[in-house]
Amino acid sequence: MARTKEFDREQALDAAIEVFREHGFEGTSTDMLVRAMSIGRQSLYDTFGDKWKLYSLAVERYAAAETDAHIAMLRGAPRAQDGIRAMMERVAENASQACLGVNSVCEFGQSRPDLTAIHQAADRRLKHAAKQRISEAQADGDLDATLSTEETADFLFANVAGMRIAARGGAGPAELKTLARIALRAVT
Amino acid sequence: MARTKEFDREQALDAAIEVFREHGFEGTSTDMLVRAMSIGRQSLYDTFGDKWKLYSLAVERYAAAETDAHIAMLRGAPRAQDGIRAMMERVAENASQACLGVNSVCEFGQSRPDLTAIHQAADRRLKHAAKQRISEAQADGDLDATLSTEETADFLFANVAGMRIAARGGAGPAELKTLARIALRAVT
DNA sequence: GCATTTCTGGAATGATCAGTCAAGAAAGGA
DNA sequence: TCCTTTCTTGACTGATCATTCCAGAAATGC
Repeated sequence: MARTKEFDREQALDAAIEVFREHGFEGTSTDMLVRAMSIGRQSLYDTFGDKWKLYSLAVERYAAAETDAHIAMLRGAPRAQDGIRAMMERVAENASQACLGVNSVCEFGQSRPDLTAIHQAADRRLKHAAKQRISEAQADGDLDATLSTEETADFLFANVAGMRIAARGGAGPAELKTLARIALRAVT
Repeated sequence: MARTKEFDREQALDAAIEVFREHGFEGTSTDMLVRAMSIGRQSLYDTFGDKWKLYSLAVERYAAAETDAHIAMLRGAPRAQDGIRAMMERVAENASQACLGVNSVCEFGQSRPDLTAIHQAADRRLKHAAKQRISEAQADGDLDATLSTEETADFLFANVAGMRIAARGGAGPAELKTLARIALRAVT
């Protein structure tokens, strides 16, 4: 069996993610995709099925990578509170590019069960890691223990989304850092 | 001059708003619009120009109405802190329907200057009213005076957006109320 | 009843869309 | 060198898109 040319599937998917996060699903045409991915149209359909399957895959991959990055920040400091702060500050620094997760929720709400499942899976995994670290920080006396870990996690994630919308609306890094700081104050 | 049939322009615009806030600009077709607005296709083009002009007008009208509603809550209580809480709680109660402002920012970012101008105008007006009430609440000793009124207002608005994304992602009223409560704690 | 105006509804236009097809170029295995 | 496989390219198909055109219905003023 002759293994030949074979474009880089993951690299193409990353290019698709970049287009989708900027223009959304409806705002992206297959022409935009094949151009950005640097592959032929037929290769796109052979490899990914159709536009919706490619989008789902893009959201799934993005969600997994973003969840990994959040968790890496959470666990990247010895002191739990520092990990939590690092997670929020990373969002402030990276918010100049649109978030595919927020965009996807905003564009489709709860109308596509397969998409909802992807979001929920990523959310569950991130929340699990966050609750551990929050609980730890509460035990350290760094976070308010009168809030449940669930409430604290939900609040921080809502603020991540809020910061990203603020950034999409024009807020700069300084303003975003202030938002992160005040959000952390709320749970301290 | 014979004034005749004349459909209700504002009622039609409200119907368009309802479609746009659920499906976004790209996800809405002119057929969906004429059906929802209960007017002929030609009337739509005669009255509103084209799809983009109608969308801009819808966003503008929605932003004005939403800003009015926020300000009414802010000013609806004798005690400033109660007004601020009422604003946040109203968001928690009404978040089952998508917000056209959040959707519009999310879909287009800063790529359409005319849209950006609409958002900024509404934001400026709301922030002006909010800062007054925040300042008052700080003087009452109900809000933390070490935060600037600007920072506090920005934080509350980011949390409004965050709550709306959370709702779009499936969060129920109870969870939203908790988010509002913790957000208020942050600035207290 | 008649004229005027506005709205409706359907048909048409041309663009763009997602997705398919077919021919050939590129590349590695034998 | 030849075969097999994969990728590219461009043309093609319907469908749908926004928008325009047009003929006629509805409603009001006179």
